Amino acid sequence: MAEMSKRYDAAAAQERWDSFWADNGTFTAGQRPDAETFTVMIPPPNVTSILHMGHALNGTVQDVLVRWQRMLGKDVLWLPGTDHAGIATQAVVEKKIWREQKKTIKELGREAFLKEVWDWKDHYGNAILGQTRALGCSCDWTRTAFTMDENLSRAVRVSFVQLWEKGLIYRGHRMVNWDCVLQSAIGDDEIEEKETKGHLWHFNYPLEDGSGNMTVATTRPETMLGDTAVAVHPDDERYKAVVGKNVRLPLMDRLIPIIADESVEMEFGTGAVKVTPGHDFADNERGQRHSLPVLNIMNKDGTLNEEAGAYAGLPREEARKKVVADLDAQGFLEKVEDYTMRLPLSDRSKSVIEPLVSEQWFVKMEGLAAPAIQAVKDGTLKFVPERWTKVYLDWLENVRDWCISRQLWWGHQIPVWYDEDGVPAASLDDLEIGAAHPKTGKPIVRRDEDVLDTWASSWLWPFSTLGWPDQTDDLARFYPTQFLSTAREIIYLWVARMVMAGYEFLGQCPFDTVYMHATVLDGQGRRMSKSLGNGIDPNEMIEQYGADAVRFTLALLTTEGQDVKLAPTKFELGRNFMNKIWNSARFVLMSVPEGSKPSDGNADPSDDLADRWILSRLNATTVELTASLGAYRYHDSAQTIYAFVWNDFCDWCLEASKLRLQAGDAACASTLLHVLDRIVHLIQPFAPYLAAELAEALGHTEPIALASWPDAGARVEDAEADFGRLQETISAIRKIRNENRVDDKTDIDACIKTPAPELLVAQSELIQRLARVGTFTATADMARPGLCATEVRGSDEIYVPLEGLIDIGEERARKEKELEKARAFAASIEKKLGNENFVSRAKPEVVARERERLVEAQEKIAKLEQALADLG
RNA sequence: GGGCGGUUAGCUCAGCCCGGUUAGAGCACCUGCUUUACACGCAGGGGGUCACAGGUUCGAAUCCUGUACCGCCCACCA
Repeated sequence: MAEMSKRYDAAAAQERWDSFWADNGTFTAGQRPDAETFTVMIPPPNVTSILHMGHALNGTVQDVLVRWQRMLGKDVLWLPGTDHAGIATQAVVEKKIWREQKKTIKELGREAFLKEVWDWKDHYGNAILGQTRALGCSCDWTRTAFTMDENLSRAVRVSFVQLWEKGLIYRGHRMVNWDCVLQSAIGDDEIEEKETKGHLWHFNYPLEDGSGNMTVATTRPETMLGDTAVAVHPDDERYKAVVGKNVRLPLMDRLIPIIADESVEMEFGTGAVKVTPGHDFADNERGQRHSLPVLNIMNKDGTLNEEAGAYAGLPREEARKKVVADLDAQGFLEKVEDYTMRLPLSDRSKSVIEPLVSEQWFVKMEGLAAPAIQAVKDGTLKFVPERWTKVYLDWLENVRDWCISRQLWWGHQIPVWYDEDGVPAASLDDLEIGAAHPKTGKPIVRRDEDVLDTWASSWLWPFSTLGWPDQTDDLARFYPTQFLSTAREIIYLWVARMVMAGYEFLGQCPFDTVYMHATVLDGQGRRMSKSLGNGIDPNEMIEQYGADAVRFTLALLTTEGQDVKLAPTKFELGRNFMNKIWNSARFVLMSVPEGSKPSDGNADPSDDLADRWILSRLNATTVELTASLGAYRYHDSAQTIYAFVWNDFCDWCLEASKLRLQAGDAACASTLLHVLDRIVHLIQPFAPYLAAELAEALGHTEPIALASWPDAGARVEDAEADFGRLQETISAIRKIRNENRVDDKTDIDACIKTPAPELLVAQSELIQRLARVGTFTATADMARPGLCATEVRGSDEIYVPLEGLIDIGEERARKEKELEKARAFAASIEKKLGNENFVSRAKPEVVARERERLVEAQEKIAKLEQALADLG
């Protein structure tokens, strides 16, 4: 084989294997027609920009699982793709056009604008898929999807028409979040709330009968122009007498009623609230309960309309000033307080959201929610970690109708046409202008200009990507999927809706398990954002540390907690580990005799202690790793393999092998090859590039990614116990050398007084090598050989003669400290055992164990006391 | 206002569900090391009254109650 370099060259490995996998279609699904399937749909990233670290983490979470399942023999489909992200993408492209051409999109025109967006989509969509590949994600690239692909668009249209025909889609005047800059309704998810210092104005509305005033408080004075009532709490003694009376609305000179409604907080402000059903969500609901008229005083661009009388035409900010000034001038202003409130801002345009009643399309949700609720209740759908189930249920159980129309250009245009009377019809095929309306027969005059909310395509993702509405082979074979990993922010927006769509259109839950991955934060625990400039670019990290290192590090940091705090230097851990594995392989491959073959492991066990021990540890590791992967415990999985490779294999097994390899021990070579081969299998889900390189070096001709996950044999208890004793002995001798600052060039000897010398005598060569001692002896009646340092390990006493090398004072101090600890420990056990309740109530095996430990501790104390006495 | 998470070594975090070795890891720190795989390394070491207060228990980092602080989510205090 070619000589391996001293360092793992991640970049070279990535380049080789990325194209190898692509060229060979290694991850194309359907190659195991007789096997069980395992399907994962990637949460399609928005084509707004390139991927961030959260995507890299999610990619790792999915790929580790997917690669493991593939090794378990499944026919795996991991389907990649991207989302057109309607409003978000339109907003970024709109900004770009303004920046570069100083044109609004209206000036540019719909067609030219859409061409710009498609260009943007091509660029970022490709970048995203490229990044996903660069991370090593084993997606089926032949099935890559985009939410506005022709077949996915058809799925959207079919789903719309089906819901329409069931009567689940309706057009309504409903209150929506209105973005006055984008001039579109926007979803709840497209809003961010910002703490803002404002004012709370108190106004006096005079009672019609002249008997006094109702004082109301508001943060938005201009809306008073649209007031249609004043509300108080029905139990509020202060106002019981006035409920039912009217007040005269200042400035507008209208009479409006005083109503009683339980939604009013008596303690807040004056306990009386002005009701503006046209411009406030809460007031809108109050208005509905009391059949109040809805007055809309605002145009779509945020200026006031003719309903605002004298204020018509003013932008809302100016109207506010003028209303306050006029009320003040006319003596209606009671007082102004400073007030901090949460102002809703549009994510995209940063303008203040205006609750506005407008005509929109809605989907009735209640019926759709029922099976989605049932799915978690009967265990069809599981959340990991489980606590997110509650979040999901809380939303579904209080679900509101879904406003699905958006006044945008980028997206799926609503498939609704109107006749000359404005009667709508939904249609699978485009209707020509002038064609007959399918219901009324009158000529079609226009198509609805709006597009659908972006989630109206993503909620179909688990099956539209497989060809639905056609009954394709892929759909039959790969739906439903098994696993979804996503961010908790979109439990409602996406996860819940996918479940609803799955039941509605296919009668099946779209996935078994929803895994909520951690949120990636910066080193200080802040969210990564462009404005803070604290993002860590996964591309840069891959370039600097390698994809395997990035993946392994992310897997290790992925615990079930809420967040992952990440600093770039964390990836050193992964890089160092990859390099460690690489070098361990390099050592094995350069050290084993030509023509060595791996052993059969458990089937053909070597009788050497080190071999039996490492096999036992390998088996234990395989069992643990398999269990933690099955439980989606990424941290544990990564930790398990890290500890095995580094501590067991490298620190002990390889070091112990050096002696035997020099002696040309064939069993040793075979064992090392076997263990290394297993490590390559076990690390493959985490570090696919490294695994591919090493598998090749080990002579595999088939891709390791398609190999079988190893079966674990049994543990070998006696080998673990015996080798453990050797490790203790060797560490003890090393400790003596280090503590007494005896350099490596100075020879030391070691002798051990032990009731069971056989093992140590048999392994004395190994002890000599690893502990760097010259003469080594072990007998049952060993006498302390003059002035020496002592370590106690169980029943063994380890003596290292240090005449002339030892600082007796320091050694005494160390032993005294140790003795003190041992005495304290023994005392604590004695106390426990002296407790009648403990002895009678604790489990017998716990009590027995404590008795043993006490004997051990007392033995240790005696030995330490003797050692101290012998130090003189 | 409601809900959820967190508080363990200087730092970042495991462990807690299912109570029982003298609470672990990585980084950082200290000592020593061109040991022929790896300094992205090796050997050894120091460092924690497990946020606080109660309770349950023979026994609590682990279970229960409360408090404080940090973070997230939901909600119609205008």
